[in-house]
Amino acid sequence: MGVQDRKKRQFAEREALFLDRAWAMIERDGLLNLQMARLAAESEYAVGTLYLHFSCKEDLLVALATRTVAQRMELYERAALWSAPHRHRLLAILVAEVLYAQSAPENFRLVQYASTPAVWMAASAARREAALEASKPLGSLVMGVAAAAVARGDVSCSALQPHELTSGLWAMTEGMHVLVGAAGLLDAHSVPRPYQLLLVNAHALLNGLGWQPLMALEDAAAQTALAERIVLEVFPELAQAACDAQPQE
Amino acid sequence: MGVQDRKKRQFAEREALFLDRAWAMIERDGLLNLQMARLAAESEYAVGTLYLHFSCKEDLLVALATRTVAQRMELYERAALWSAPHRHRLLAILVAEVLYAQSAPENFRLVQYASTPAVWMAASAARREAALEASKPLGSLVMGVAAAAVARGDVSCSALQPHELTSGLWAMTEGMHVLVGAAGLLDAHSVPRPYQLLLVNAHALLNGLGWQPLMALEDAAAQTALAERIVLEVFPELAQAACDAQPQE
DNA sequence: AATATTTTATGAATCATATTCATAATGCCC
DNA sequence: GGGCATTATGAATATGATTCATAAAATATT
Repeated sequence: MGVQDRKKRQFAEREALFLDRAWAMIERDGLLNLQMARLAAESEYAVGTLYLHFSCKEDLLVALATRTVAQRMELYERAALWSAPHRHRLLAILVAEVLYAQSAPENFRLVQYASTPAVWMAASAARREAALEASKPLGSLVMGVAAAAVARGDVSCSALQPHELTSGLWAMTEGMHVLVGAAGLLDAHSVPRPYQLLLVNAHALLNGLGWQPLMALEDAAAQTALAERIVLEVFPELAQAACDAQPQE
Repeated sequence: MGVQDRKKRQFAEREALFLDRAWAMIERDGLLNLQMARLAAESEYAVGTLYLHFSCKEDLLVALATRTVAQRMELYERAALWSAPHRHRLLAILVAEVLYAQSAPENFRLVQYASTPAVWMAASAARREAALEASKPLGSLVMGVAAAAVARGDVSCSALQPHELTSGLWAMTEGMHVLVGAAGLLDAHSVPRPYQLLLVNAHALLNGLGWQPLMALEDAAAQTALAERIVLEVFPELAQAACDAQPQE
C-alpha cells in the first residue's frame, strides 16, 4: 500500500527533523536547557505532535544518543578495515572514540546521560531496544577484529573468547569517559592527560593478553607516534580536532 | 565560642538526618521518586529548612553520593592493609568495589547518576569540592599500594608513575559499572557475568604492567579461587552478598 | 527582666516544565 | 463532495522544585 509507505516515510522525516532541532538546541543551550515546548515551537509543530513521536523527554534523549552512535559507525568501520595488524585496528577504534569525544564533547555528555539508569529506564522499551540494536554493529566490528586476530595467531592467550578479549578495553574506555566527564575529579587526583593514560593502559592490557605486536610501555614516544599515525592514515579529516584537544603542555 | 560550635554541630546533625531519610526513601521508592517536599515532611521539617542545607535537589544527591564513598572507605582500607602481595591488595580493593556494587545496587546507581555531568554541574561548587575531597583518601590508598609495589620491585614496568599504573584499573572498574547499569546492554552484546570479566581483564592489565605475581589468564579456576580467598579473608561479612550475586549459572 | 536585634525556620505561593486530551483539521475512499 | 478514519493541535492540567514574606526563636542590649 503506497499511501501507508509515504505516511511512514513522512513520519520518519518529521522525527528526524525533531532530532536535528533538538540537537541544535542542545549544542546552543546545553543539555539541561532542552525544553519540549520550545523544541516543538522551533520545529514548527505543536507540542502534542512531538509527543506522537516520543513518549517522554527521556525517550527523545535516548533516540538522540542512538543516532550519534550510528553516525560514529562510519569512523569505526574505517578503523576496522584499515590494513594494519589487528591490534592496531582495535587501537584505531579506540582513537576514533577519543577523537570523537574530544571534538564533540556535548554529544558525548548526552550519550553518557542517556545511559544513566535514571534516563535509560524512563525511555520507552522500544526506544531502548532500538538503542541496543544500534550499538550491535560496533560490537560485531570489535569482536570481528578480535576473532580474526585470534585466528591469525596474534593473541597468545587464545583460551579467551573474543568478548573476553575486548570487554576490558571497552570498559576502560567507557570508564575514562566517565572520569573525564566528572569535572575536577581527575585534577583532584592529579591525573593529567587522561586519554593519553588510556592509551598506555590499553597497551598494557593488550600486552597482558599477549596480543602481537607488543608495545614497550616505557616508550611513550612510540605510543604517541602510533596514535599520530592512526590519525593521519585513518582519520585525516579529524587531525585538526586532535591537535586542538591535545596541546603541547 | 561554644554557642557557635553547638549551632554548627546541630546543623550538621540535621543535615545527616536529611541524608538518612533521603537514603531510606530512595531505597524504598527508587532514585527517581525522591521528592523534596516529601523528604522535608518525612524529616519533620519545612521545605525551606531543607533548602537551607542543599542549594537544589542535585546538590542533595551529590551530598548523598559523597557520603557513601566515605562509608566504603573502611572496606578499602582493610583491603590496602591486608598482608598479601601488593597486587593482591589492589585486587582486594577491586573486589570490595564489586561486592559493594552488588550488595547495594541502588546506592551505586546513585553514585553514577551523581557523577553525570548534568547532575554534577547542577550541584553547588562547595558540594562538588567536598565530593572530590572525599574521594581523595581512596586515591591515596591506591597510589600508596602502587608506590609500595614499585619500591619493592614487584612491577617490572617501573618507568610508569603510580597514577599511570592505577588509572587504567580505575577506569576499567568505573566503566564496567556503567555497562552493568545500562540494562540490557551487555546482554545485547552477549556479555555474561560482567564482574568476572572485569577480574580477568584486571589480571591481564596487571600482567601487562609486569606486576608480580603474574596470573595465568587461562586459569579461570585460579582467578576464582583468589577472588574467593579475598572475600573470605578480607571481607568475611560480605561473603553472603557475594554468593547471592554470583549464582552458579 | 524587658526590649531590641539578629538569626533561623516556616510553608503557602510561585514558577518552570513536562504531559495530556478534548477538539479541530486533514486526508482518504466510495 | 460527503462521510469516516486518522492525525495534529495547544490550552489546560499536573507535577514537583524552589522562593521569600512572615513568624518564631535565639541572642544581645538596656
